Amino acid sequence: MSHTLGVRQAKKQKTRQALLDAALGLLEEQSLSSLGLREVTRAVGVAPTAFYRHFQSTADLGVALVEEALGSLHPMIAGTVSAAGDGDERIDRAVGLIARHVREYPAHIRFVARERNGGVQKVRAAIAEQLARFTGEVKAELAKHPESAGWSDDDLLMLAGLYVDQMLMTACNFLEAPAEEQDQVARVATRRMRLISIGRRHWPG
Amino acid sequence: MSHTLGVRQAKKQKTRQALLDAALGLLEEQSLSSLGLREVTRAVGVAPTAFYRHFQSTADLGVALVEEALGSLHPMIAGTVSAAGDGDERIDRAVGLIARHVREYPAHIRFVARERNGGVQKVRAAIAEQLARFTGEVKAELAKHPESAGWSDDDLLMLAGLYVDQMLMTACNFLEAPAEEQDQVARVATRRMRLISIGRRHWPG
DNA sequence: TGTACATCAGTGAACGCGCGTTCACTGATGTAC
DNA sequence: TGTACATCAGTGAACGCGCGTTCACTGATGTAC
Repeated sequence: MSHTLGVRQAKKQKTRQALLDAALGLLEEQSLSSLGLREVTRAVGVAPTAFYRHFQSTADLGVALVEEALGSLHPMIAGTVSAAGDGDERIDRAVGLIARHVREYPAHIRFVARERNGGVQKVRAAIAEQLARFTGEVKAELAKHPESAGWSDDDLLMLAGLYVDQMLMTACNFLEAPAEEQDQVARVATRRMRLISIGRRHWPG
Repeated sequence: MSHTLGVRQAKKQKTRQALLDAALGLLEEQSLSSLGLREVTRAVGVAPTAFYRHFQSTADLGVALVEEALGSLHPMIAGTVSAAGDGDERIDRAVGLIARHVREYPAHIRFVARERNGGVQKVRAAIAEQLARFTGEVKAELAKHPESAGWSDDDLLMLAGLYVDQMLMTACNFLEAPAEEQDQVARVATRRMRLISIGRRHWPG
């Protein structure tokens, strides 16, 4: 049986992941710019100095969290856009996927929503870069639809951005709403998407 | 000559405003949950303890900033929606108004965008409340348009929310874009609004 | 108007505390022979 | 396989620093007569 990582490397990865998980938990109730290195190590149960074996600073840890969080978002967005079927059916499915993702990774969504406009420049930049990548992929997916015949690249990118922003905002609304209002959020999100989809069908007016 | 405020009250107001202004300045580069009381008083040039004569905490100051920031946003949104003229003309005018507002109150916009999902619960709640109020007003304005004939209250509210979110996002994009890309932002925002407006015209499909 | 007392915005010293960072260290894991 | 040395993830003490908050205070402004 072959293994790619030595025991030492494996242990290090484990500690690193524990730091990321602890930080994500702490970030449910505060923002990255006020997250202390000692808070994180205390939550994990290691010495404060151990932190430096993995990250230069909490901002650096934040950037790593961006990779993790948007990595999990990726399949969701892809699934949302490429979902087969008629328009309205596709929209229902997309909203359902978003709701499920929020239930599965609430902390990831909260982190991205919070730090997208947060106080840490490097993290903002990392999120913007990842979202731009997503928007590009959504655009490529939209281009395959028959409804996109005759659309310019610019217009497709505009539409893709509108969808991505809408998804993130919907995810955020699911997150903030109490259990009994989840349906309400889903219904409003569905109608927003439907209106956009109607606009798309009649574009450019 | 009559005056409503004594000298003492007037001076107190002045200090309070100085604290708010200094905080807003400091918040361009960090978020509220990491803003220190001493930072603010140092920037104003008063003793740290003077802070307590005006606010219980920085979170409390944040809530006061919400009132100020969204107070300035109010006329912008009203102007944006009620702008007279044909659809496309109205959209151009709305985007222009947003661009102007961002140039005039960049720190207000940044603050609202950042703290809308920020780490301070009381401030998030204050922003949500104000934005809900705005959405209600936009809805009332939309209801006056002839295009809204036959629309249900729920659908009008959905559309109003879409517009408000779009305005805030556009403002945020203006803020982040360098001078030479402002036009690009304006063009994308215009097309997004146009697409939504087309969807509105053909609603419910 | 003048006087005597009350109010209260802002002061400045002091406090205990947790922060980020440094440093020399330990001991388990990895490597070379 | 066994031995001798190198690596390096995590330790723990120590540091200087700025934080939020307390307290008794000062002196300009307000009020009552």
